[in-house]
Amino acid sequence: MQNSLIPTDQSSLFQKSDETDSQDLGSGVKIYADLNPAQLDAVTTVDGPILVIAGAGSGKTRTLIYRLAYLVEQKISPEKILLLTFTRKAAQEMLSRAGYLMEETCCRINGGTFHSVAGLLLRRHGYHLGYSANFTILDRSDSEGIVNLLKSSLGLGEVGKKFPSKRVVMNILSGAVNKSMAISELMESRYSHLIDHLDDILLIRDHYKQFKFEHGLMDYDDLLVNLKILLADYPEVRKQIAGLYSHIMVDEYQDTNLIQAEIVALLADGHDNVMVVGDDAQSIYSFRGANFKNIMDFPKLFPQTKIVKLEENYRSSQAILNVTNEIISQAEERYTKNLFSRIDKGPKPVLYAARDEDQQARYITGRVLEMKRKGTALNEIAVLFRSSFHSYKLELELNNHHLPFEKRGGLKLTESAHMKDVFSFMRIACNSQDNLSWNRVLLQLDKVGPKTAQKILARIKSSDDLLNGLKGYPAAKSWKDNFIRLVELVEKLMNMTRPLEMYKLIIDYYQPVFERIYHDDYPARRHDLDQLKDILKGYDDLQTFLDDTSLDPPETTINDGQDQERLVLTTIHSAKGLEWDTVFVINLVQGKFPASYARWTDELEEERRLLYVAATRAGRNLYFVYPREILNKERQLVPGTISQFLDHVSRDRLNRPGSFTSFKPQPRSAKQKVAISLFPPGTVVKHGFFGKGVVIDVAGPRSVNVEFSGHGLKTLHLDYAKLKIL
DNA sequence: CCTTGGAGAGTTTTT
DNA sequence: CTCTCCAAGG
Repeated sequence: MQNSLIPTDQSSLFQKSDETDSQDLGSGVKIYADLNPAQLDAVTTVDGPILVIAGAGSGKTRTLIYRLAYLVEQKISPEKILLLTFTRKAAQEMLSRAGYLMEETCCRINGGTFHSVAGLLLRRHGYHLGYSANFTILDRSDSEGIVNLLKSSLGLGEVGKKFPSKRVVMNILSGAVNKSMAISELMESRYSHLIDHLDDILLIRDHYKQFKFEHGLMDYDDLLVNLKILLADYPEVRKQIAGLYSHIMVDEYQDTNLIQAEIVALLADGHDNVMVVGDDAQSIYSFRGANFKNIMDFPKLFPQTKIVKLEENYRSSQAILNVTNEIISQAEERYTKNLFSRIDKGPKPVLYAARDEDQQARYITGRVLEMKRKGTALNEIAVLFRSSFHSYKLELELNNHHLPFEKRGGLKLTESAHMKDVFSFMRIACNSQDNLSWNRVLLQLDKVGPKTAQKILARIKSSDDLLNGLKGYPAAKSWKDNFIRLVELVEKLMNMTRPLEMYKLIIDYYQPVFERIYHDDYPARRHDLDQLKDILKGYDDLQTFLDDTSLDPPETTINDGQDQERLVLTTIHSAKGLEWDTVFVINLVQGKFPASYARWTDELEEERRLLYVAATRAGRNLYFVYPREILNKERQLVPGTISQFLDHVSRDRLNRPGSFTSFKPQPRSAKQKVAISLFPPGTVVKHGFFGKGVVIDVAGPRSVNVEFSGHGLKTLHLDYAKLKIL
């Protein structure tokens, strides 16, 4: 790909490659030919710490892949190489691409996310910390579930008492861990309005820890924290684990947090052969404790660090880079580079002001249809947004035009209640002490509620022989039969190994429960269960399956179209590291992007970097789109303000189609025409929020001014406001 | 003690 | 849409 983009004036490199036939890799690839001098320098530095500052589109992935190949070429055994990436997908992708260079050897390279690698290591060595090998990995909603249980058992959630929601509590607990801060410190700086609850939150924190430990559970943060403790406090274990790897490579280093940086340093203990790659301008995970200063501190951690900068961009046209450079140049703290490109100038990025969100969706759909007609493949196009729900209207519009799309980011398949139900049985089969899952399946029993479940859980915790203990439980007549069926199911599952067979057994039991609990919408949910069955076919081992569902959950959208080309709709976070020929960034309006909750300077700075990441995904065509009118909380149409990050970009760098002149009003249907004549001045109407009011006059073709008693004069858009004529 | 249903509120981004 | 709260009935 990038090969064809390398300008011919790099011919000196080609010559160099001809002279050095020792660089010929197994499959005949000459690495010098494909790399620029900086990339080559990074690739061929085998030993010692090295920091690669890689600007967007500068061939970072390529450099990593070639270095993997180079290391193997230098007779470093592949199983001693560890590749830490940000997502599982990225690791798989890199290893498979490296596979083109060196055939099967790449399969033996160890690769994965920090969390997945930590999970594997802790299954083997966690017993030093008192964990058995079958601990369960909790996802976010599991953690929140435990917090909820604790909240009620500690009497903190009682009616009338105000207490932060489970969500906020977890944000605080997890935030403190990931930012390596004390809870009190974090609360003083970011949650000062909740500071009165500090003691209670500390209490929950202690019980939460205890609960997880007693029941063999680890949340995402525990995976990192426990691995760090293991490496830092158990020298003999550190020696053993660090000895597994002779060379470590870390991708997206700007998105690591302090614990992860410490883990890297501890893993490299004894050899310091670490390469980290990242770009401070693309740090977008500080909400999770990532600190882009990590990248600047790396040379302090490893004093001998060699620094390589990749500044030539092979992805985007110069017209796009002119804009992205300007966006990032406004950043308060900036350590690196102006990217340049030798690709031809290309068309100027477009800034389009849509009338409102509906028209924004129509505009994008129209452009996509047009490009498709001209022969552009749909998978060359992506639509990016700040939050997953921002694409809602666009999804409807695309469906109307039968344009196939794939949505990334947002809700995961495994997060729905019915899926968690099924996982609970499997988790119990793996780890019978998992009381969170027990609680879930017990509550499914008719006539069993929180109190009864708690009593049974106490029995589970205290009995040595779990199954017989349960069988002897004095169950009430009304639910005894179902309870016995549940215990028998668990007993059978515990003696099984094949996930697919377990699934069948579970569904036999769960089906009637499922239809009872979700009686109003179970047909819609059944589809997910069928999908789960297909996913399970790919697994021989239940533990692996459960780990994957927690650490790398499948997206909600289904892959039923197989190889069909589709448009990609994605959050910017999920678009990290990817590229498309054409990129639309939508909803670039104050309050949505930057989001309204970005209040502190550092949060706004991160929003800016997000826009930078989004815009640098584009190769040739870049569209910034925003609605001129948006809905506020009261579902009223109010004027929107263009995103502050774009407002400062020089006008002549953007192409602004005259949104007022080129905007073609939608042909109004007969029904809509009638609607306006339904509200002559003087009409008494009722609004869902404002109550009773009187129409003063017609404000526009689809809007009216209404005077409400108590709320004053409001302009209401008839497409949004639901007005009842009284 | 449990269930049910209705009303009301709060929704970032990811491992 | 999904969680939470509340009240009433079993």
